[in-house]
Amino acid sequence: MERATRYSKKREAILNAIRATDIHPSAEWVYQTLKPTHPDLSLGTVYRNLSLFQQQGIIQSVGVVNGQERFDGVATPHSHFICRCCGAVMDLHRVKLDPALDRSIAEEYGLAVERHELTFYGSCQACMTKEQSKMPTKESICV
Amino acid sequence: MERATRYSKKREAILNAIRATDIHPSAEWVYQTLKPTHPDLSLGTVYRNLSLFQQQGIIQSVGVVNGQERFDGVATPHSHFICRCCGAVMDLHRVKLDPALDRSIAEEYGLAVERHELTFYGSCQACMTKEQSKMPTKESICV
DNA sequence: ATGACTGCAAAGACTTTGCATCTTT
DNA sequence: AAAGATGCAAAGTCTTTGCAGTCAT
Repeated sequence: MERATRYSKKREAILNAIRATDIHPSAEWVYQTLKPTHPDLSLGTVYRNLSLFQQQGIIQSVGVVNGQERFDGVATPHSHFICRCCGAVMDLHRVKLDPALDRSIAEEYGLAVERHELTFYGSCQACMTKEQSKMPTKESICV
Repeated sequence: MERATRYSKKREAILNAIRATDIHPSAEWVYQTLKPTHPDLSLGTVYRNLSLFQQQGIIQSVGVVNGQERFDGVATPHSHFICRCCGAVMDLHRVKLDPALDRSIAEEYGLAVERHELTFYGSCQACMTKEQSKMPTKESICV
């Protein structure tokens, strides 16, 4: 029993918003971004559609950063960098993932492996310079 | 200004609990596990100490699985497998991570890379067999 | 018309935090 | 005694959900 999916202006706008950016937005960001053009948009609708898109496999979750789930409009496998300072998420398209790795792990461990993810953590350039010019008064938010 | 850290029976118990298991527990699991032996333990204390251990670098977060943050008592880099069906997190010690990768990414993208993580997603053995023997009445929780 | 989609607001789930009290040093 | 650590419960965040009204087919 597949549930039918109808057209919806809001849904289209939400998907476009995610695809139009590379910041790997949160639900809240999508909501705030669309609010000016869609004043009657509801946050619940954003969550419901993000969830739907994920099920359809047309977007993917990058994980939870600082308490908020972040999404990627590009569903094909690629690596990410996450800044522990400002929470920025960026694509590392030049880092290739080996699709064959899934199969070899599956065989080695007896698991059903669907996909894998390679994520790097550190400080982005903006936060690096920010750190240097900062006087050491308070402890930084960066770990 | 470093803040001093004193000994505490609860803290010790919490760290031991994490180190004694390989299930990559959540705060709630630690709390429930220690409750019998430490009836006056508070969930807040568990959270506070997990946070402290992370800052000290003696445990690491494996990320948020089904809404709960999961921790790893082993802080040295290694790969993980996460079951999308039951949420199980397991170590893949045989999958080696290349420490040199951090530096090469740092140079290539101009970032300060501290570490990276390789995570596989799929179904664990228990969930695989569970799926097969299940009649297709209700949709499965597994995606 | 029917079934999907949405807004709204309430409810849920997880985590953080303020404050008085108890511990460690 | 001083500074940490904890219990308790309230508050905070983010996300999910029930329901009545709206929209697409």
